Amino acid sequence: MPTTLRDEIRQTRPFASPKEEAFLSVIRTGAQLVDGVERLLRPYGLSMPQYNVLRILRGAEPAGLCRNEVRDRMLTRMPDMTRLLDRMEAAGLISRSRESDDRRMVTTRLTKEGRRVLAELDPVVTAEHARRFRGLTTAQVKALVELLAAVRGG
Amino acid sequence: MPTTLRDEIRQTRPFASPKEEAFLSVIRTGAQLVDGVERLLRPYGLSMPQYNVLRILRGAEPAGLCRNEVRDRMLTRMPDMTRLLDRMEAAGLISRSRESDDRRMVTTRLTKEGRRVLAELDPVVTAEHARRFRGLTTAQVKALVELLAAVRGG
DNA sequence: TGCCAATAAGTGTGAAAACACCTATATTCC
DNA sequence: GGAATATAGGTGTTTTCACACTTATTGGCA
Repeated sequence: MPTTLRDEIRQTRPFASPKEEAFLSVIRTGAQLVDGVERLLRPYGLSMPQYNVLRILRGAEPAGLCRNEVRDRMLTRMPDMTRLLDRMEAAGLISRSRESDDRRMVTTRLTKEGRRVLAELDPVVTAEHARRFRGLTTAQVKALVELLAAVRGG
Repeated sequence: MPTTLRDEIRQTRPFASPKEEAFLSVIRTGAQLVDGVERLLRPYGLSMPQYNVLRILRGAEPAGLCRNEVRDRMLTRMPDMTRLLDRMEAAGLISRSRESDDRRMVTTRLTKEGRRVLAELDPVVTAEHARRFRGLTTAQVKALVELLAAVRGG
């Protein structure tokens, strides 16, 4: 059952325009999706950005990626990548080594433990995706993806 | 020109499912919209949550709202409302007073300055909305709102 | 009436984010 | 070859977030 944003945020007046409503809807929905995943990640001591890093690094196996490359692939802007990776390294989820012939670069990779945690989370997160979108048909999900791409492209 | 999420985050492999892609698309688009507005707010020393509070309080004039009511209307979860309001009070944007017959409640209202800043920002933010959604027809914007409502409702 | 749960707000404390600045290595191009 | 520039990564510091805990006031009800 779709809820209107106006009800959810108890807004008494109508939105200034459909664009404003869409703007706020995207932000609120995104925040809600993040909250849902973070609730799942919490038992593992992971934040959403950390989980995002794990997934990015899995997609880049076995070569690994340098810090800036990881940063550029993040879902959200992340200006302090160094210390995010520091924490993940301290937690044993990733490893870093200066091994390239360009000695400025530090290659980041998943550790065995990072891979294990990620594998354990896969079904949980997939189920969360399914739960969130169960009210939409596949065609609707695809339409949503198209519309959001247009927003980002615009 | 709509961009695909896979290109944007340089993902080499296809998404596990349309739902996963939609999930990530909502989050990324939301973050991008927030970043855009925060860039506009920066000259005013405002964060997105602070701006959100200002708008909520304007919608509740002249009665004002208690802390929890503001919190519940926020676009994103905000567990430390007290200190967010502390900062805004220190910045002269809002006022707080314990005035209800229920002496637990503290009523929060816009100050003149808060109203002024908000009015100054209105056209800027409206232009940003227009810019972001210029690639979509009104029908598409409305369809997007509907789809997102279904995601939140599901 | 008086106890107890519920509600509103605030506090203490540590973690994380944000921003500007700094260092080391590579590349360009004269 | 070497100065200037660009790029990769890291550091210092402040602000903000997040969570658990505490205090004050109210309402319910035995």
